[in-house]
Amino acid sequence: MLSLSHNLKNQLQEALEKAFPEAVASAKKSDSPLEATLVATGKEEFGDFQVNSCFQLAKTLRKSPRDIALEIVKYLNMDPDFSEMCDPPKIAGPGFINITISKDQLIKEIRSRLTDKRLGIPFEDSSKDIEKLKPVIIDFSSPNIAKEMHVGHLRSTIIGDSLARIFEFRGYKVLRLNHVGDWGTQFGMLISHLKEVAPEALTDPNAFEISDLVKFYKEAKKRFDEDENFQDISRKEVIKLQNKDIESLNAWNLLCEQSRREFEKIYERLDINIQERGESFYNPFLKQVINDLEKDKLLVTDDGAKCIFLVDKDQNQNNLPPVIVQKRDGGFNYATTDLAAIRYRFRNSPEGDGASRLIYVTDSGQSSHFNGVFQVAKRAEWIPKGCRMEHVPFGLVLGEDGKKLKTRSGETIKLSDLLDEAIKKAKSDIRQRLQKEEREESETFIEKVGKTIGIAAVKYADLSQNRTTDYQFSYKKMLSLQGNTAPYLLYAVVRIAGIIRKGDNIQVSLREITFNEDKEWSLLRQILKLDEVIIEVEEELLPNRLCTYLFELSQIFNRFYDQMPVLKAEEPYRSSRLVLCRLTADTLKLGLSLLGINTLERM
RNA sequence: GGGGCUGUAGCUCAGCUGGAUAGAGCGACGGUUUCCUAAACCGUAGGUCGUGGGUUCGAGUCCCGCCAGCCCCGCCA
Repeated sequence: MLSLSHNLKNQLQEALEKAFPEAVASAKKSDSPLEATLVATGKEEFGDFQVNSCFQLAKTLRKSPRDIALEIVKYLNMDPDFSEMCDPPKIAGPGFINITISKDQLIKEIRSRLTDKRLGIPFEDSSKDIEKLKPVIIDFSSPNIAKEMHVGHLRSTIIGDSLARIFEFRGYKVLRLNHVGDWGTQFGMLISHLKEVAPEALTDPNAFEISDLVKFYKEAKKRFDEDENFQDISRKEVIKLQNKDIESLNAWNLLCEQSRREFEKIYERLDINIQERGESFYNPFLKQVINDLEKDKLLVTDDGAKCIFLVDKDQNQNNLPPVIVQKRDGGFNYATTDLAAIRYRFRNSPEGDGASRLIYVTDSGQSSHFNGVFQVAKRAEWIPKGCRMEHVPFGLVLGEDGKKLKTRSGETIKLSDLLDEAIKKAKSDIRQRLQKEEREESETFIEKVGKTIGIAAVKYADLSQNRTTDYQFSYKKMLSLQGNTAPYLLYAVVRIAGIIRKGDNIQVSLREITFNEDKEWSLLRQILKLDEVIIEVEEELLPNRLCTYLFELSQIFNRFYDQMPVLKAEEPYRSSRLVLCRLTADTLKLGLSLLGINTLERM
């Protein structure tokens, strides 16, 4: 109902200006113009929209909110466009104006949805605005080379992918970047260690599995922490790498290649498309970062390290920590890489991506890091006008005990194991149900449905939570058939698919659409809200809002389904209800696809 | 010590940027099936929104203090 509410807003503003011309005119001259705001109602009994502004206006206009409401309503009623769209507005409570879209208008809206594959979601038209042609960069997932993907990468991967899908659907050019950890001291450690204990790993890509590499990594880390001599060797190895020593570089490439293959497996299972561009990509630009910061007089050398001291909002420097961009030993660190990345991403091609918006999907523990880096980038004036960068933080994945999710033995949980487990549990749920219902299904069916539900459950559980808080991971809850879960939503889709299967030769008639039940109108209204929700998610970067919407849609549909026969209804109700079913299914499928979730016809 | 995030029903969480009587789901209790997948639906019970102030017509939402939990804080990413 985006365009509708847009029209309404204009009509409302006009009514306000006609009702109180002097007040509006004088307010316009000052900095605070009088505006009436239109909000969706909290409850259906209040109609579709409510105007809350009469209270605020009461003070400046020196009238009671109800009197102001009366005046505005008077002019709204005189507007023929308004009267065509809406029922006569009602004044309620101490001074709310409740607006209800007329039934004719609602049917008009729903009719236009039937022929619109985008279900009312506007397409951001790139040709109109040159800024919009610039890509949005979403930096997400970002595992480390020579390590397996684990729970820690789950949220970033799922949330980042969903945001990317939403931006893509809206028509933006999106760059999905996998900022993998493929550089730094860790490689010095690992390569030095491998040279000693398993040199074949550095020449033969098939010598070891990724899990072996992880083992070697842990050993290397331990040695590094305990043995000063080994620290020296490792640092020298890093320098060799940086100086492009052939042998070291080959070893490094091999490690990356091996990890890449493992990552790909996970991305394929999760149906995630992402372009690798690791930290090492920015190596050639690091020196320039330092030079330019130096030129801008932002750099301070402190205890041998080159850094920028942060300032608070009043430009004060009270004890705020520095962002270190060059270590005492001359090496660069992650802040340097991130700064180089920011600059590269905003710069126009061919030396950059020419992006308009940078979105970083990482855990909230990195908030202060990004604050610091963003501040430096701003002070260095590396952010073009009209462009923005945002950290999209998310909380930890907790176990059911409320502590950081770990295996029983205290190890980090591998992402592949986590997905296996979800699928395994989904399949066993299906088997139990089939037995209970005495249904026969093929192994292929169980396999496919189990996989779809398992992956959907993991993704949906994560996305349906407001990402800023920690989230409690529970197979039982995410696979549950009741509540705000993937199976519940998938089931709604399946129910509709069932109707459409059985009602062969369904022809959705565009001629007559008629409703006369509350359950029909509620469903119709909910269907029409999709566009607003998508725009909101795009703005707030909160996919859980979309989940809430889809869950509510499923609930409303199930209530409708429970009481409104579709196939057995008389015409024109049969076709009209079929329209609702079809659009509900389309909406659920589109919404879920934007979350990266596949649907089923039967389950 | 400094900074950030969080605190809402027994549990897990929403709460659309300050609006009407604070909402879901789970769990508990009770009900619904000759009918499109009951994997559903309906009803009941359950709240001092951590706490104390403030701002205003109006605060879970904004500001200040305090309490509790988690995370970050100079050469790891």
